[in-house]
Amino acid sequence: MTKSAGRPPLSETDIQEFRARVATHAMSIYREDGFDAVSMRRLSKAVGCAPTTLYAHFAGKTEILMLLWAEVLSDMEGHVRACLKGRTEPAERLREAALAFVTYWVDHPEHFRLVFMSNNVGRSEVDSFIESGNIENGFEIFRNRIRDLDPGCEDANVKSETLVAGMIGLAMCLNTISNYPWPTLSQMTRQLLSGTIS
Amino acid sequence: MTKSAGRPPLSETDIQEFRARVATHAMSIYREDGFDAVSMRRLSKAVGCAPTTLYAHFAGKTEILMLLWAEVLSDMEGHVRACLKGRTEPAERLREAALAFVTYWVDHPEHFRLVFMSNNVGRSEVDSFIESGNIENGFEIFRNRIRDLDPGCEDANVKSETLVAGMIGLAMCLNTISNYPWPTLSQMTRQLLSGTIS
DNA sequence: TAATTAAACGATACGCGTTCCATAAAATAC
DNA sequence: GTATTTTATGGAACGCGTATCGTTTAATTA
Repeated sequence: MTKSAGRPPLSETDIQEFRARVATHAMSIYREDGFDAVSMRRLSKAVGCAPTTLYAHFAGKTEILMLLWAEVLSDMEGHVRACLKGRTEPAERLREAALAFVTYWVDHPEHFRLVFMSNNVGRSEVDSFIESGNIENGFEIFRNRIRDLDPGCEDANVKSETLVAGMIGLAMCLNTISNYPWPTLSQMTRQLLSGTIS
Repeated sequence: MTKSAGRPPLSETDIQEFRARVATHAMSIYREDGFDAVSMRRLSKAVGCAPTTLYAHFAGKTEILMLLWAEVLSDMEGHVRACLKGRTEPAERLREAALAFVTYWVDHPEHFRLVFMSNNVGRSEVDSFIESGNIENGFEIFRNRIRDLDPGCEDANVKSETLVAGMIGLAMCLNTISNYPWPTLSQMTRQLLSGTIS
């Protein structure tokens, strides 16, 4: 590891700092003018660099949008947890959590689109996000509710993962096929849970 | 309604014909070079008109992509129906249909993306697609399986719509978060059905 | 044939995501 | 102090979806 000639690479701190600055500006543009407004050109202007420079620090736009996922997901998680406050009956807690989850995405279609419909999500990017633990956490809320309900449950994993995927499907359908005469949100959530809550 | 001077509007036949020609070329480009290759410029070149002319016949690219939905959906339906051949036991038929549905979308991620992740789908476009009956048909396959299983079922609607939405969610998750250690496809499908098949 | 109306077109423009290549900057080596 | 090397940055360009013009072509009636 001898020091070689040439301009030294950015320090880890500098890189972190830059990425953080990009994240901040991306979020503020998103909040201010919505999903479509977050463009590489506008973002670079806000950050104070050339559009191409962003590509030296991120694989592409998707990787930048992923910086916003964490924000949205923690907002959603807060919403779900708030709905659990004061409730103690396990079945009711699971039902309310599920309802809150779906309701959140239906009430915030822009957020849904940001997280679940960002096109061109490359495998590697999602992988890194998985490894960061964010997704694991999302499942855990529901896995824990299921375990509360049935402490000896053997297939809590299958149940929670299927539940979450199913709820995402509900939100997706309600968002994208919004004029179809769907049953009510609570009817569908209840039905989705009927295999878990006996 | 008196006939006025001037060139008459295109006949309904001509319009239909043009739209069909666009659909044909769009599908062939899609088959040949994939989703991203279907661009307005390239498509117009294939059709033999100016790019702007397409906008005289379609609200935008999304409305053109929707022409492809029908093709993909009927392909999917064929796949599901093929899996039902020779099976008579109602519960098994429902389970196999569901498994075939999810399997189709997992095996054809490009098709999934085309149908479920085309961005910027305007309400009106989707509405017209709904009215064309395509979506209704999609649900009916499963509604009928559920009715076969339980002829007196009161909430077959809730069950089938929730099932379809849930399966779409499964496919979506498996497609976009492909490196997460999901349970097997058949485990999740079975779990999703556990509220319907007692 | 002239007038009228609708359809198609070409040109042009905007902002988009992304890529390529040249240039600027910052360090070591001589 | 200059040359060399390595890295960071940015300008120009490509094709994209889409919108806005005026202009041309076609089909009809007066």
